[in-house]
Amino acid sequence: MYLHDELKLVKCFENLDKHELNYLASISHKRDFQKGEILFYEKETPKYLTLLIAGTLKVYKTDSKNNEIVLNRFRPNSLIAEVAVFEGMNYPASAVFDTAGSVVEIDFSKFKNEFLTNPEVAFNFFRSLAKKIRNLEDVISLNIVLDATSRVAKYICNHDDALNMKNNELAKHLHMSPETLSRILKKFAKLSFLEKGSHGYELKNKEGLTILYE
Amino acid sequence: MYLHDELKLVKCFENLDKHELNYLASISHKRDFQKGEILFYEKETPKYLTLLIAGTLKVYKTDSKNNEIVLNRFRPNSLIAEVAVFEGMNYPASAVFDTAGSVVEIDFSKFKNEFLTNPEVAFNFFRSLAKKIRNLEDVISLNIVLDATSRVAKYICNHDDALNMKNNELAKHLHMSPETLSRILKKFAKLSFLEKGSHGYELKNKEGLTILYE
DNA sequence: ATATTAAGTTGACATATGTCAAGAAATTAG
DNA sequence: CTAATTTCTTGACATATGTCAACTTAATAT
Repeated sequence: MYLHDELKLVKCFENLDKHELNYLASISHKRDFQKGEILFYEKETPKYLTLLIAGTLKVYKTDSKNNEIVLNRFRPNSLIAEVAVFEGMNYPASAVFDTAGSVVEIDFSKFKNEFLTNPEVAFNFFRSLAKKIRNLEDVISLNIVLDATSRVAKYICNHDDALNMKNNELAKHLHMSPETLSRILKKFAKLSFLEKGSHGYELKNKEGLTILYE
Repeated sequence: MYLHDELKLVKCFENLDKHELNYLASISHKRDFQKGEILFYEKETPKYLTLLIAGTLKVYKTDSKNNEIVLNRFRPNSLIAEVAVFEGMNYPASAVFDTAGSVVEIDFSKFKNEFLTNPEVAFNFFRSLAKKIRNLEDVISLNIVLDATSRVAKYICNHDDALNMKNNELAKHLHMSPETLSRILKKFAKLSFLEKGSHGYELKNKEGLTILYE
């Protein structure tokens, strides 16, 4: 598929006309990545505005004990770290592909002149920024405001896939050790909020869990 | 002072012409607050786009143990919680005046139609959102990524006023107990990074402190 | 089906930080 | 300057969560 056709599929650009899309394609190039490849490291300087068009990208920081703190997992059609590009700062976190994927890298200064003055595009840019703010606020709520038990409760209630994940994976998402998670899940089972089925736990009483974090 | 004159002083609106300012003033009203008064509580629904024009506003969340987590301290000429207004969501945190102050409340839907299509204003709106994202990232770095010691070190290096604050206040900023802070400062004095003067500690070796959090 | 490997669980213990209480130091008031 | 009040410091202890190691269970391969 041609780059301008791929760009057309991106929500942010759906209202651009053919001419604009061609121009956008002319200041962009596509790059493909394998699972596990790094898109950028914290503190590097962004060279382009980056748009994820395929795969899942994990953005994370590493704490003093080498634990990963996942700030975001991006799905396709997301702008990545646009604040850093916009403000001319370095990447505040690192990004790695969770699956194989692709990005489009766009020459930002040209993009800014040509497209950010377009209210449609600007509006979508707002939406993208707003979404990130909400996400960061969630990260803060989850990791600072709540203790481990409430954190697990909230995550299970808000993510249908939580109980299908491997315990290990879920613990990473929740930024706690697998042992702690295991103990909390056991406690929830004892309280009949969960029940241990043949393939992991099943949700039995969402109400009960909700009370724990509200 | 008339409202449109006050609005003119706001960076975001400095390039609006007289006519536009008058219109903006017509869809706005000013409200004054005493120190300690609440501007809004978490989970309330925003009614207006809010612009702080005087005083200091503290935005905070409360954790399960009733500790305050300060997300932001706004100075004049800041848009407040514009994401919540923009996205039609409830306030994600509470806001209280640290000093006496004033805000201008703007009818958002009219503002959006009339001004957000103006590239100048939109650009400043971006800047405001970008600044908030950076701030939230800092909150995360400070509170999740770093341990107490690194947190104190970083805060002292990045905030010249840190050592002039009351220990109590500083501890709140750093989201730790005054006792823990006291112990860490003592440790820094022992390492000769700080020295205890007649009025609290003085910074002696910034380099040394920097190493602790980088 | 059995062997092998990976994942989850459990208990014992370690660690960081919070909590409480008493006393010391500093600030403010009289 | 002394008394009163507030803030700071210190030690003892509490608590949440992490770490390690042994064991159990589940998944996968032969």
